[in-house]
Amino acid sequence: MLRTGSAARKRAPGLEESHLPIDTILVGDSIAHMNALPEASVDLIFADPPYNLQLEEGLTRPDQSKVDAVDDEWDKFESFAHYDAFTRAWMAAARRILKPNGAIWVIGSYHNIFRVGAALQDLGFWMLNDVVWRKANPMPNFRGTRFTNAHETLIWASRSQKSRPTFNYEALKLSNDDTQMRSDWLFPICTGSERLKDANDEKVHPTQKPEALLYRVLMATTKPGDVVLDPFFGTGTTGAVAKKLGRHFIGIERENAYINAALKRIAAIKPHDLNAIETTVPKRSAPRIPFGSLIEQGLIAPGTKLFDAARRYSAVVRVDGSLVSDDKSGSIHRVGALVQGFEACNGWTFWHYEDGSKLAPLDTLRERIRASLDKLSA
Amino acid sequence: MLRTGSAARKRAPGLEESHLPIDTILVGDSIAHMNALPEASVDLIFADPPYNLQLEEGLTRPDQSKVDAVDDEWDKFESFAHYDAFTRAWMAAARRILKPNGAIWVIGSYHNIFRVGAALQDLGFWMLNDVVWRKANPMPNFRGTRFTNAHETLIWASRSQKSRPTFNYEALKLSNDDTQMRSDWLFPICTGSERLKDANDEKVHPTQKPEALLYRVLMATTKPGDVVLDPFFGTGTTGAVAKKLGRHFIGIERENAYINAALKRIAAIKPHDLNAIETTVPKRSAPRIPFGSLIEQGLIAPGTKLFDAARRYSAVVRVDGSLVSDDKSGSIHRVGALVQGFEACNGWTFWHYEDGSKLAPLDTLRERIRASLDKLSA
DNA sequence: TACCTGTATGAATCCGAAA
DNA sequence: GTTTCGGATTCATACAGGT
Repeated sequence: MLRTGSAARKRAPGLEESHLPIDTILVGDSIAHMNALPEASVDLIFADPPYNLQLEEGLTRPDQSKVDAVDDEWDKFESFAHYDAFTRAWMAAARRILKPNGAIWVIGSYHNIFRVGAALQDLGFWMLNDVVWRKANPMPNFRGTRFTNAHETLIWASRSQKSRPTFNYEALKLSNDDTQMRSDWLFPICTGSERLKDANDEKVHPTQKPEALLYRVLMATTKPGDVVLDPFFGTGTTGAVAKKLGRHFIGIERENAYINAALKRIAAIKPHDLNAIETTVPKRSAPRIPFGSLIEQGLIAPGTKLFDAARRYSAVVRVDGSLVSDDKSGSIHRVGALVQGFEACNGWTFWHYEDGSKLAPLDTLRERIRASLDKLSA
Repeated sequence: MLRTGSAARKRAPGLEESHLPIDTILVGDSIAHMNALPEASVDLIFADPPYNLQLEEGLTRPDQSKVDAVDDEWDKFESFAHYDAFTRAWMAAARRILKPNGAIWVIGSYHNIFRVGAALQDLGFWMLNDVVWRKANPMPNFRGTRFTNAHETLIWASRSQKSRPTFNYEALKLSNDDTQMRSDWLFPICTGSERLKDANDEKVHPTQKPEALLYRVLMATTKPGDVVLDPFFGTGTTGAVAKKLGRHFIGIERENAYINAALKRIAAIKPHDLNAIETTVPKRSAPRIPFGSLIEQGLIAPGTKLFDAARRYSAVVRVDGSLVSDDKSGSIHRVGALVQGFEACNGWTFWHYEDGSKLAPLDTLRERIRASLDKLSA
């Protein structure tokens, strides 16, 4: 029988050695609470620790609106050394309470994930995979100075090299069109009705994770009835998904605003019928192939001359994937539009390359890349 | 004039302070060769260091004793410590030879990338992005115990926080169907005719990187004529792509088999045509046109009334090129910001003049001046 | 209803040339 | 070196309100 009642709040860490504070949120410091739990008692730990973002000044969008940055006190650290000490302290506590075959997930960004990963290795955890959460809709880079920061990294590690952690390989493969689940996952960020809002219609937590992400983590690496501990519980995504999936959770959180939101949220969750527990299948969409890939992959050489079907217009390809036609330059679409005096143009079908004596649209090369990708991944 | 001759081999690290061993492969130890190069002389470093924590030749204890084969945890820490020492040693040497605005790329997998990233931060490099190379055709996980290891991680970091590294934002954007390039890149692994084979038809190097990956790295973060150093040159993918793109390379490699393959490979490369190597110029580097010139050249008359696109705000042009709106006055940018209550504003795109019955942004007049300047200089 | 348009917003280490 | 200030810079969604 599974117990997945609604979450309760516990103030005192006191508990009998044989009992875990199942399906509750412990209020206060993560390390103190973990130290009070019995050794080797937890199946999985999911941790979303502070990222130690080091933001300088305020950031505005091109329309001059202000970006609501993560400026909370809990994300401020004096130095890398302080962050490392914090990291190693909570990880050591986490490792003690993990069962011998237990495992841990930690999520982070480039600000902290390298320190997190090195600490895991140093403490004796055994790395199983790093997993990339590709964001379908990330915030763009507003100043045009870097690549769009479009992913976060998760590390999955077992308690030790000798651990035999849970991995539901078959279930994942079934849910993934009968191909092995890869280490790159695509999910949208948490928005819309899933995002918890307060009475002022403002987000309760600055970094709420999408349930789909936790769904895959728990589906992949826990069994029904397992105990999942989240030492940085926030608004309780881990607890919500655990309850849905018939897993037990233990949350630890300091901020009352987050705890209150989490309690209400989890109480409203109705566990899935266990027979119905299936992974949502994100349908693979045809990969977008930008024109630059054709050059990078050697299908079009820089310097190649392109024509429209009637050879009325021509343009030359440059190394960076831009076209030049007289004084006009830009993307294949932009230059196609400019030479015709149109607002827009599909460069893939407009521009042609010389294939022997005939002209062939660029689109045939794009199709070739798509076909090879399909063949390779099949 | 760009020099992109074929690669030569140099045995002796000796060189005059003012000369770099451009477009050559230095034979021997990376750290020794880098230490022999002049300080602040290299624009970019691309490093694909050894991943495996199994101790290699050269990874011995300071007393030159060999570390035993690894099995227990104590030894593991020992080997991590050696890998860290090796990593920090080559990185410190790399940092010294980087120009102040120089940058570094390092590629790795979960075995080493977390240690690499932490070392970069500790040595004062400033992280710009972590980038994920998603492999279109990764090796499957044969035992079904983990997620398919379908990506590798690259870190892009500048020499220091103050550095202003090269980033060809516009070129990347237009080659990517006019949207920002993201931090997740999709490429096939290096196979087929690109993969170097020896006389026995066996691969020359176990981890040869695809040229497409280097193509994007160099297109994104170097300028034509830049010097790119690769301290773990292998079979010379970095050099091959650098030569194609009109960049200079310096390779360092110990293994003769790799060097011979790289020399032959690079000699066969034909650089792209110089015109094709030119990349799109960012708007930032276009000649600055002060608003006053529009008045001087009679394109805007003093007393002209300007509006925002929605005609919510208006202002009048004065003879000195300032604007007045009620009690506010100043540059087109300043007044644009003031009337909207913003910190900043681009007056060129915000303010419009009446062109017949329609409104047109001031920017169209600036474009007209720029076009006439181009014609004069052509 | 369906469609269109405008607005809001998300873990962000987000400017650079000229003076 | 520092300071000033011109002016460049965004993508995918969700939702509200109007046609």
